[in-house]
Amino acid sequence: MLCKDTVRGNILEAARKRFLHYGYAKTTMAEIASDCSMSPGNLYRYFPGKLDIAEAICTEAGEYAVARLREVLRRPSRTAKERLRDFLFADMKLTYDQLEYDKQVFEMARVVAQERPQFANRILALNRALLSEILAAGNASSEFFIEDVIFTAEMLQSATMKFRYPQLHSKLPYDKLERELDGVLNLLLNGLDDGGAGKEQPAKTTQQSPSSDDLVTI
Amino acid sequence: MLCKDTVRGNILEAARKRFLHYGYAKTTMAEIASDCSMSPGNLYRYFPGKLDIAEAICTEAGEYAVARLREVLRRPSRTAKERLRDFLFADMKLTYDQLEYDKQVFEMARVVAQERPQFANRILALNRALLSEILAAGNASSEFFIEDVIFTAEMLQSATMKFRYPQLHSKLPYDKLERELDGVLNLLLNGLDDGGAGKEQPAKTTQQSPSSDDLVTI
DNA sequence: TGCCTGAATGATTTATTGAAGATTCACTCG
DNA sequence: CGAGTGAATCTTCAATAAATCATTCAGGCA
Repeated sequence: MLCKDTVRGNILEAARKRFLHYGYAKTTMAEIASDCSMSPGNLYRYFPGKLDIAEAICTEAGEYAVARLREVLRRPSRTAKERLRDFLFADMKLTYDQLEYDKQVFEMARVVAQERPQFANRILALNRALLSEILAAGNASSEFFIEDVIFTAEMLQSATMKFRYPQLHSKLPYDKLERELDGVLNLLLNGLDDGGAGKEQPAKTTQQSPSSDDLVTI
Repeated sequence: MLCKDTVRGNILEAARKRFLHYGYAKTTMAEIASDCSMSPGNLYRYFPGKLDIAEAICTEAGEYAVARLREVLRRPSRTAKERLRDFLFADMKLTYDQLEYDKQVFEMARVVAQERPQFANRILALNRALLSEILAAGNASSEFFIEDVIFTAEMLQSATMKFRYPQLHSKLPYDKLERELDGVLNLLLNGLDDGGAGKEQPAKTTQQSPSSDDLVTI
């Protein structure tokens, strides 16, 4: 959160309130300006445009989320695998809740991601850095023997992309998403040789849901 | 391909030509009917509506693709892992080319998938059956020890969803997609213990592309 | 009776246009 | 000057009208 003292921070705060309450499209620059007791024109001294305000807000939110995830990393976890698992589940829950929470957040995220493709990439990169940390720690403790940590983090991210912005990819309810992430993770961690969807993992293995009705509805 | 002798097959053939040439939206029922030398009304004796014609065409195409993939399964491959790899790469290439080929195919697929969510699921299920076959064969040859083949196939499909309808998920060029599928597969096959993105796999490991600029643009 | 027609109907798409809103800029104030 | 204004402009949105098209159905023809 940027401080409310600066003009810029003030604008962001006013805009966030409006965007979250009324939605991005339904908020006008005039309203934001009015909330800040200034004229519309003056907003442009601080931001190139409306979209940039939204992007700044989303970036803040993204960095906040990464900070929250970093806490998960600090939790004393037994193994690197478990840490990885905790991390990915936390990540999924964080974004799922965030986007499910209300439609306005979803709208803003969608618009920004659409109009500013690089934005999503920046957030993904932050996230990937955390993944790399976990892998490196696993290497250090001799649990993993990963040559290219960066590359492997990319691949993990790729395979779990579905679970990162769940609402963008499918219409699965949260419990099915959990089941799927669990299964995919077992595969990623142990490989097929090891019996596939893990027999050793007593952790989250909630393998009830009979069959997947995966909807690709975009 | 259904035969051109039947009225139904005739309609499908005419519609396919129009849809592929002018696009789904730009094709009218009157035009299809005219191509078949019949009245618009008569089309409805053979199909409930326009969308059903498109769905039938897409189903045919999907079944054809699965048939092509089944050929890959018959190819004498050394190991089950290699067969799995061949299968997934072939699948990605098939759909990528198909959708890249021209915008009209893409439009039709998108409309049908959108309006008939169950359609995509049926195709996915066909595909998953092939995956299960591969896994079962791997079990039979003692290369795998997978308890729940069905479930594991689901998870494999889930982790590789990105590569199944690549254009729907990202804007990556084909070579980047190949690199990513390669990396993800190594992880899925061998797990993290094994050194992550595989050192033993001499096959396709083309690990040049410096870094991923993954665009989530939906 | 079974296959088909084509005008009638109603839904959807496209064009048009007026209003609303994003952005700019010449100017003011301290 | 540097921060800010607010009317002017130019773009985008929304509402309406017009046209097109999917679908239906009362009938025709063999």
